[in-house]
Amino acid sequence: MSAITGTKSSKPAAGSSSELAERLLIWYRNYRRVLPWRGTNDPYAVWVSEIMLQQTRVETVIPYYRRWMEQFPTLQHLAQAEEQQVLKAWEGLGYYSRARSLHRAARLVVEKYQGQIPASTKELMRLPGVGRYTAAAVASIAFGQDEPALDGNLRRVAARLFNVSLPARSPEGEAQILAHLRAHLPPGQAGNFNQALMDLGAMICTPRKPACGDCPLAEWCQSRRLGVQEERPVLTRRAAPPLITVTAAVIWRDGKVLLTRRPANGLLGGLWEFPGGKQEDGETLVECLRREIREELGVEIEIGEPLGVYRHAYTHFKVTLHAFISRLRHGEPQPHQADDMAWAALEELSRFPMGKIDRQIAADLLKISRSLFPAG
DNA sequence: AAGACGTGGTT
DNA sequence: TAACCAAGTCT
Repeated sequence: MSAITGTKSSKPAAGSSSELAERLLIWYRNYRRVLPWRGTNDPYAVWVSEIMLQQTRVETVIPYYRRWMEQFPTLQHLAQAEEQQVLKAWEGLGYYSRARSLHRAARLVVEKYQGQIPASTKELMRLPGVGRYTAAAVASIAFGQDEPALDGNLRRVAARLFNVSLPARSPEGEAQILAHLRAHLPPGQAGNFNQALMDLGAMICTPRKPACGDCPLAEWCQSRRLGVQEERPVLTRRAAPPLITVTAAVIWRDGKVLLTRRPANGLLGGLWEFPGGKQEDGETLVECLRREIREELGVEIEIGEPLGVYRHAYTHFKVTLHAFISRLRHGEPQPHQADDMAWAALEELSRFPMGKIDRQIAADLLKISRSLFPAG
């Protein structure tokens, strides 16, 4: 068969590792990336790294991972931490439900599993924030279980290697890819196999212009043989994100500013922000802000100088935020539509976990205050 | 099942 | 620039 097609057989003998897998593991021994979470099998460390790495670049994760393991070196440390502390450590990483879930899961493992992280994918998947990929990664890397992981890298590499023409993110495409991976999984080496494919995807089999000339698996690659490697994986397009306009108020009183805490679930859940909200049709910015503050806090405000205009792109929409310096006119604010509320001095702002835009507003306030009062 | 859910880098 | 994407999960 290989003589006819020009590629090697993709079918390994049952129960043994394929030639492809052996070649991949040799490449991995020689070229694997040195990363802070490698070189340990500590299930907690592996777990933390896998959660942080979800939809997030390795270079972004590294400093967060180091700080995290310093601050929460064990499962017990994490379980005992306050949620605000956990969110603060996560600030800037995005997808904040990951931090909240990890924290909840740590408490659950301490209370219900005697502090022992489960080893099977089935049990791992019961933990909040642990899905199919993470369960397979932890089970294979930390516990040596024969589980194929399927992430963005593996999806792309496998779609090319086995020339999968179904949409790679569809249930059918993923099932096909997983079947191929499972067929090549070297028994007892799944952790290395999974990580090798991730490294290959990151360094060789990249999204654009894959370096096929340097690929240890080139002779097995079916899409390369057909010259369609750049058309794999088959992707589906997404709709353009809507644009929304929002306002926010920096409400001053006695040298402090008012912060509210976002509801636990949803966008930026549990993070603090300067109160405000989305502009509705036919509404001016000032009308919008007055209404939002009335609804959220039950008070009337006097809107002063604009502080700045902030633009930010989230995954599924883009926002332009107009921030205004404001003061209270009537009433004492209550967190009607927020989980909590706090008056914070400028020096305290850094303690509150915030998303990107609100952190930028806070930074601008500090900057302005320092220029007005250089002595402090 | 399709859309919500952050941020930063690249093209 | 706008679009795409990077070690996914949840509803």
